[in-house]
Amino acid sequence: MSVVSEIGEGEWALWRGFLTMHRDLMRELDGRLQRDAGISQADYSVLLSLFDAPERRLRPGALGQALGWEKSRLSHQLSRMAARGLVERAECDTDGRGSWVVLTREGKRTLLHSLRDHAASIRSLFLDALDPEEKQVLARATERVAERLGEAAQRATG
Amino acid sequence: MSVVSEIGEGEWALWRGFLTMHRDLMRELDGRLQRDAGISQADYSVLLSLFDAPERRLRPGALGQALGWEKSRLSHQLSRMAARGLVERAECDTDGRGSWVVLTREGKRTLLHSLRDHAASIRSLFLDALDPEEKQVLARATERVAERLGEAAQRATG
DNA sequence: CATATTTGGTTGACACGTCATCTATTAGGG
DNA sequence: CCCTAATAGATGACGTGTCAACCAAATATG
Repeated sequence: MSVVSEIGEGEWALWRGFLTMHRDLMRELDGRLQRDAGISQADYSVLLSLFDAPERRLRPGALGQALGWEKSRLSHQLSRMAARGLVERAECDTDGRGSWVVLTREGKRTLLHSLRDHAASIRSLFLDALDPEEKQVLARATERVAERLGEAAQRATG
Repeated sequence: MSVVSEIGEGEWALWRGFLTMHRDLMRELDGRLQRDAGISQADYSVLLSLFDAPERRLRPGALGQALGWEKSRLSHQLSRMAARGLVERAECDTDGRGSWVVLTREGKRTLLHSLRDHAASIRSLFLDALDPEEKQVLARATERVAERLGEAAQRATG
């Protein structure tokens, strides 16, 4: 792509390929989930986290932590999901400003309906495309990049 | 993450790590671009494509093709960018229903301002985190996944 | 104890992406 | 040539993500 002389042809292709692959993969996964269960990946991950939690409920803070989401994003997401009846907000006895997010019966039903299909999609489109060695390298690579990001964040904050 | 028994612990971690890495990487890149030049990655890629085109102009169709975007997304994006003065729409003489997207002086200025910084970010956060072997494996892995996606799309269409 | 700070969370504005729908033009087939 | 179909693109509605501002309860500090 010509202009960016500091990044070689191969590296540039790698970067473009990485972006494209991720985007297309997410598109496909989102599309399937939407068709099969009428939910997004975001919905799915929230439902799954709640399902795995004791009593099917979590504090927004903990949920955001688990998902790596900003609190504002989570709040919006929960509002939308609550409007669709997938989750409920409940008051928190031990902390007056806090609240609970509770999985509804409908939310549980929806999750269980999509669980196997979604996992199968992840397997067939992503995991099964990689041989064991590639998986290992990829895992290490993602870790390395994550480290870089951590360092960058550190420098920005500290 | 317990429930999904069909996906093993390690594979699940790989998947989660991949998602997290991509998300955090994009967040950081977007944030830097926004701070440095006041544009998003989407803006950036449009500007770059136009800059590399003959006469700094492209038909929306060709641009969408190059970026792998849907026409609707591109149209919205161009409207926003036009409102900010980064691009202009012009009529097309040879095809009455078509149009041109032209890079403005301001758009060019903005792109040039961000070019080196953005490339440097991609290098330091992503490319430099990977050794040559990892790059090679990653390139092949993305290719494989892309193939799967292609096959899936084929089955869906054909 | 009164006040300042931190924490948990929501809200509004705005950028972004997708889908379905729409218009205008061009191309094709009788 | 007329009518139909395909093409180029724009638009509106809606779900999503981020940032900044905000509110209220809780904690810390003088």
